[in-house]
Order: sequence, then C-alpha cells, then structure tokens
Amino acid sequence: MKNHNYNVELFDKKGFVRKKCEKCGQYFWTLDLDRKTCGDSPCDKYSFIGNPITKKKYSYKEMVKTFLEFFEKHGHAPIKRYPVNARRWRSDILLTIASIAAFQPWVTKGVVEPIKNPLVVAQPCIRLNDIDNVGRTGRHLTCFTMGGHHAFNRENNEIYWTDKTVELCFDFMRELGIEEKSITFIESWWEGGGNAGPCYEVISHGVELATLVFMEYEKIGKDYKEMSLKIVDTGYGIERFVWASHGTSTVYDAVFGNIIEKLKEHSTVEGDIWNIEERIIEESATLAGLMDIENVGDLRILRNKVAKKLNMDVNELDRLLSPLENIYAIADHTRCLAFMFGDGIVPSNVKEGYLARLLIRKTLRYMNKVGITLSLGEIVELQLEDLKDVYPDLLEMKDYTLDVIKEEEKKYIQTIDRGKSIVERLIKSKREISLEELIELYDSKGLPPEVVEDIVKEVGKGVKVNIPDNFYTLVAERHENKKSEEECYIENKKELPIPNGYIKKTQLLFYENPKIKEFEGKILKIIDDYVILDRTIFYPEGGGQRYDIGTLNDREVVEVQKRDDVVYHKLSSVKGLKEGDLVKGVINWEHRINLMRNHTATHIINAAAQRILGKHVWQSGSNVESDKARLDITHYKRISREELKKIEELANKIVLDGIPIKSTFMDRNEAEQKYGFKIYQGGVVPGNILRIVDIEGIDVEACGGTHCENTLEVGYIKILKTERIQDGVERLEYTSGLNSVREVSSMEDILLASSGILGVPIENLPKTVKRFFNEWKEQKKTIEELQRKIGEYKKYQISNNFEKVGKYNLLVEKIGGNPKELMAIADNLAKDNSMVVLLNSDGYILCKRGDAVDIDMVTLLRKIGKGGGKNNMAQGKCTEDVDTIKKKLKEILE
RNA sequence: GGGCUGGUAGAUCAGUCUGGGAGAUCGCCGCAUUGGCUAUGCGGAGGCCGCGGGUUCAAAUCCCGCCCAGUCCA
Repeated sequence: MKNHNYNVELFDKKGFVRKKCEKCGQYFWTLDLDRKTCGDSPCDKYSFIGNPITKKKYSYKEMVKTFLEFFEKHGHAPIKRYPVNARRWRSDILLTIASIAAFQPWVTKGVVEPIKNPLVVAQPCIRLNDIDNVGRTGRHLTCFTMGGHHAFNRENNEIYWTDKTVELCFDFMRELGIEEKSITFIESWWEGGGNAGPCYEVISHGVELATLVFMEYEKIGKDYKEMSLKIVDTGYGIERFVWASHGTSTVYDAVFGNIIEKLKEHSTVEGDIWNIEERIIEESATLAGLMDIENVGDLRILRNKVAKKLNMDVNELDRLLSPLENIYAIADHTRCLAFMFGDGIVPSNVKEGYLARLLIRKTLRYMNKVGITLSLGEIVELQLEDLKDVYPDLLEMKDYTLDVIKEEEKKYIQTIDRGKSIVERLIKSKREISLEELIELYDSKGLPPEVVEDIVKEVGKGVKVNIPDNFYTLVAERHENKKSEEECYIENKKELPIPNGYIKKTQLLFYENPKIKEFEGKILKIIDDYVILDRTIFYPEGGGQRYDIGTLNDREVVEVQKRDDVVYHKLSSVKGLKEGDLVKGVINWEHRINLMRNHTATHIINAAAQRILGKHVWQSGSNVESDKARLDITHYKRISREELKKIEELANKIVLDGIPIKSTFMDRNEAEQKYGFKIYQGGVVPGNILRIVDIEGIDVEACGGTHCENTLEVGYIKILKTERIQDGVERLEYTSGLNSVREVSSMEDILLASSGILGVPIENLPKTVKRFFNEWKEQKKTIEELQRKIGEYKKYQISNNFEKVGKYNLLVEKIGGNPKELMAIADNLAKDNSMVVLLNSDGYILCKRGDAVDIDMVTLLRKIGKGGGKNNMAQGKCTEDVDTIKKKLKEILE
C-alpha cells in the first residue's frame, strides 16, 4: 500500500527532485538541488524566527481571509465553520479536531452529498492532548484554525485529486510570498478513524505548514479496501502561517500579541522579568522545535538543554521563562474557552463539559502563578473583542460565556478554600503528607498536588510533600483497577428475533396521518410472538417516545419495536394468525394522544427553556411516556423556582397561541442549511433524509416521533419537578393535557388533607406549620427542662432509700420516666461509693456508679438483664421486678 | 456512564473506624468592667446529627434506599 507514487504534475513541470532525508530517511520533493534534509524539524531547525518568510505580516484575521479568498478564487465554495462542540452533530468525538470532522460520518461514508464540492473552510479546532506543552514549546495550541479545502470524488463525478491539490498548495504558498526553493513536500502516510491514504507534509523553514491527505482506503483489520468516495482532506495551520509571517519567537507572540501585552501589564510578578532577552525565548523555542515533546519529563530535558546552550543556570532560566510561558498558556487557553462557551458547551463533570472545567481550572492556576489582576472573564472578553470580526457568533454568546466563567471561578475558589482548611488540619500533627493522602486529596477534593504543595509552603512548619513524577498516572491506574471489577456486569438488552430472508420495510402510516386510529394490514411474517405487517399505525419505540399499544384482530399488542425500518409487533398470542392474513389493527387512542401531547410538550418546553435560560440550553436526553415525560437539558446552574415558573408560563403561552406544527421530510443538507444544528436536539440522527418537526417560529427539530398538529392540542403543561442528574444537566419532569389537571388535583388533595388536619385554610398552611414547628421545638425544650426538674425532685424522694450492701450504698428503684430522665436522676445520686439501678415501666434499666465503686457496670447489668455501656454507666433491658433485682444484686455484692 | 468524599449549632468542623449520656472554636445574646467603642471575664441561647427504612435492649455512629453538595476518571 505504501508504495504509492507521490509524483505529481507540478513536480515534473517545475523540476522538483525526489530525495531521501539524510537524517530521518523520509523521501521528499524539493526544488533545491543542494538540499540534503527533509526540511522539517527536528532534521532542520526553525529558520524563520527573526526572519519572516512571507512578503508581509498577516494578522490572524487577514490570514483566514486570504486563505478563504485564495481557494474561492480557485473554484472552491466557502462554507460556514462548524461548532467546536462536535457533539452537536456526532457522538463519537467530543470536540472538533479537524476540518474533515465536519463531514464525518455521513458525507465521508457517502450517505449524504457534501453541501458544496469542492469547498473551503476555516475551521476552529480544539485538541487537548498536548495541553501541558502549550506555552512551553512555542508551537503547541489547544485551539487552532485548520484551513481545509476538500474535494469529494466519485467515479462519475471527479473533482480533483493529487495533481491539483499539490499545485493549489504550492500556489497558495507562493502567493503569500514564501520562497519556492524553501518548500518541501515530504512523502508520508496517513491513517485515522478507519480510513487511510497517502499524504504530503508541506514544510518551509523548519515548520510544517500544511498536510495534504488523500483518503482513498478503508482500513479493515490489516487490509486496505479502496473507497468508492475518494476525499481530498487538507489541513493548513492558519496560526502557523501567521507565525511564519511574523517571525516571532513563538506562535503565541504572533497570534495573541496584544493580549500577551495586556497580561504582562496586569501581572504582579516583578517588572524585570518581562525584559527577558529575546534570545533566551528564541533559543528555547528553537530547541523545542527540534524535540518531540510528549510529557513533563521532556520539558525538563528541554530546560536543561537550553540552559546548557546559553551557559546559564537552569534555575535562573526557569525563573525567567516560567512566567512568560504561563502567560502564553493563559492567552491560548482563554481563546479556547471563548470558543467552547461561544459554541454552547456547559461545564460539567462529564464529557466535553469536564474538558471545559479542566481548562478553566488550569488557566486560573496559571493566572494565580503570575498574579494576574484581571479576572478570567475580562481576559476572555479581550479574546472575544479580538475575534468579533471573524466570529461575531461568539460575541452573541458573551452574556452566557462571562456568567458561566464567573460561576466556575466561584466554584474553584470555594474548592481551593475548602482544600486549604483540609490541608491545614491534615498537617497539624504531621511531618509529611503521604502519597495516599495526596491521591485522596486530588481524587475526592479536587486538590492537585501542586496546589497542596503551595498551601503547605504557605502555612509552613516544614512539612514534606513528595510528588512522584508519575502522580497522574498513579491516579489513572487506581481507576483502571476498579474498572476491571465492574466489567463483569453485562448489559441485558432485549433482542428482537432475527427473521430469515428479506423483509420489506414497513410502511409507516402514522407519518402520513398521525390521527388514524385503525387500519388494515397484511401479515408478512410471524416470528415467535412477533408479527410483521406490510404497513402499520403502531409507533415503535424510538426517539425517547414509548411505543403504541392496542390490538391486532382483537389480540393485544404488548410491545412494538423497530429494526432496519421493519416494525415488530409483539402480541399476547399469535395463535390462529398466519402469514398472508389480513388483520385489523386498532391503537389505544388514549395512550397515543397522551404520547403525542407529551412529545409536543417536550419540544415546547425545550424551546421555552432556551428562551428563559439562554442559548446554551440543549437537549441531552428525553423520555416520553403516556402519563408523564421528562427532558434533560444542559444548564450550568440549578434552575430556580422563579425560572421554573417562567418556563412553565411561557410553555403554556405557546400552547395557547395555537401554533401549527408541521412535520415534513427533508434532505439533510437542506435542513442543516435552513435551521442549523439546533435541529439535532434529540441526538444524532442517521441517514440522508430527516423528518423535521417544525413548531412555527418556536422550535425545529429532527424527530421521528408522533406530534400534535397544533400546540392547542397539547393542553395544560405542568412542570412537576427539576432534578440535577449530573453537573451541568437538569432534568425537567412534566405532564400535559388531562394528566396535568390530575396532577394539580392530587397536589390540591395533599394541601386539603394537610389543612384539614391542622384545621386552617390552605393559604394559612405555611404560617401555621411554621408556628407548630416552632412550638414543637419549644415544647421539646420545656419537656427536657421539666424532666430535669422532676429528676431533682425525685432524687430527694428516693435518696433516703439507699441500702448498705457490702461496702457499697445500693439503690434500686422503679420510677416513671424516659431514659433521659432516669439518667438525670442517676447522675445526681450515684456519687462516691453509691450504686444506682433505675428502671422504668418499659423495661429500660440503667446502672450507674459513683467514682469510688470498683465494679464494672456492664458486667453487673448483664447479670440481671441485657445491655451494655461504659465502665461507670450501663443501660439496657430488664424484665425482672425490683425485688428480684435487689435480691440478685445482694447475692453478687455481698 | 463509573468511582470516591462529604451532609452534626448561624459559620468552620470534631465525634462515626470500635453503637451506650450531642461537643469545640468563631459568631450571637445577657451581665460585669468603660463616659462611649474596643478588649477582657463570667453566664446564656442556639441541634428532626440530610431524608426514609432495617439491624439492635440501644443508632449521629452499623446495613439498605433516596435527596443534596463536592470531586476525579473515560
């Protein structure tokens, strides 16, 4: 497979030669006959720093514009960028990691036609794998823009392939003013996501600027199968081009120049640090360029190398470089956050929301290290200002972005504060914090060991903290071990029977008219208890909506499922039915209309929540049953009572407005173009044709469920409760139509029952309950007080009843009162060499002794009853009467 | 989705492992000292020990379920 011929027309035409790199052994193409190495780092070192390779300096905005315009001029249709939140349209990755991700899986699989062909896009992408390198290597970014021009070639529709791709790339670089001779095309091979193909890495002055991939194989196991759709997948590093056009030491200086300046201004580290000599930064960036940096260990190696090269003390170098690197990282991370929140990601303890939270916390830690006096929100605001020309949509989400950041910042500060007091308490009596404790602090309190170390330094006392280099690996391993135990659990998913032979897909009558209540159909197949018809009005379970129930020829339909467009009706009995029969089906209309109301209510509530809470609100799951329904939405705070009332009111207003609901089938591209990604509220929908449910002007979703035809049919929507099912996801539970009326009635029943018991009108309930509760508390106290007094009183009554037994004073009495009361009395009487045994009418017994008595009360008690306690006091149960006890005790004591 | 930690006075927490009379500090109130504030001393109020069930003679403590909060991992 890898013996692909990499020669293209351009190479012949211009006189490129194919060479083998002296250092890495890779083959490459160049116009420079003297060249011996491939041009990429680490074989060649950066030669553009201080020496820009383009004819002018490009800002980020200009570079995006130049890129798009160049390819538009050469026959490509520019398309809008996709969200960085890839889960808007696919469920296999969290974040958009490349421009091609926008076309996976449907377009790349050939199911859906690309909206334009060929096309060009400047796609913001996020990759967090190298996050610890950001700021330090001079070239790593968490958030970068991949310029991609793509062509999708079919047998009968060839757009272009290698020849033109390489030529376009070459021409684009020339247009920027990059010297022809400096450009090398390295032969390489790309594999990923089940696809593979040859590719070129395009290099100039030691930096890889673009990758040209030709996806033409499907990888199945170890074999390669040619694809019917061949895809040109290119990636131009827009920020890399900007960097090369500036020739600054790092990509950050070129892209985030003004933000870096602001950060320096608002930092409290000593001023002289920012006067760091440019050559130090250059040297570090250049050496970093020559290394493959993968972890913290590599970064330490880099530091040592730089120090050696500059003949500096490594600690001094670190003191000078670290603050700057932190600022670089802050500049990078805040841009990433602007995109994440701008595209509606909600912080959470799961998935992409967790990544956002991690990034915020990392950024806050960096800010803390260099003492940034701006808030995180203020920095992100600067980013938004910077980006507003290219991405005005991010600015639209500003309110949400800033508020969610404030909220997260608050949470983090709380965590750290809590952590501080925990650590302080922990080290009070210690010399050292053990690894076990460090892991515990990180795992369950969210305190990274570095933060623990800082806190310990602050409060001092010479407590030792040893952080192993592989700390995070240790944490991960610990989780691994636990997982293997859980894997024993196997999900017990219900399987449909597999028919032998082909079955025609079932005609779904409920899509043609959702209000048909009965129909006739022909039995195509009977397998076990399942019946398959040529057509049906029974809605099979799907899209969160429950299946219909009803009858087929008077036999009960107990379950309806769907697989591969075939509907399976499970009957209570298939006796007497045979294939080919015509049967009459009737659905339980009450059940169905409830489902329709609830499903439409779900769309309405989603729309209402988005309007009340913000555009970041997105459905993350739903469940529509006949009696009630629930909807999970992304939101970063608990929904307050006030907000809930507003959502409910708006939902009901939408109902009362009597808005028509239209369900139509639509081409996927058309739907996306017309309505945007918000149609995928219900999750990823397969296929090229989508069913679009449109509540005019309110909500549009791709949805296969059965719906009302007008919002009026939904009736009264009552939200029953909200629940936080995970961080960042709120669950709303609600009813519609008559069910709502019943719910309200039953709430009223509760109120009436309560007010009946108290004998007050409903509106006085809170006041009265509060009064009763307070009185109850007060009376409880009064009772305790009285018990104490009774104890005093009884003490005098019985204090004369002591008997001398052996060397002890013994008192055995049965008196009324609860354990507490008896305790109070005994406290008063059991002094010195006295022993008190008190009983009450419930069989409770208490033995108490004075300090001079040398008998264990527990042992004593167990001789006359059962129970336990302490040396000087024991309590338990005893059914004997006073005289018997006395007798027994005397025997023991004398 | 899974794991871990926590929920005790207005606040911060101890007590939970090993069941047996609910505690500390701060804050609050009162009194004393003062021209008044602060400081100090003495006294006091303040607890459905998250909710529900179980085990037990006995549960803040052990077991199960739920709610709430925090946190880590994929």
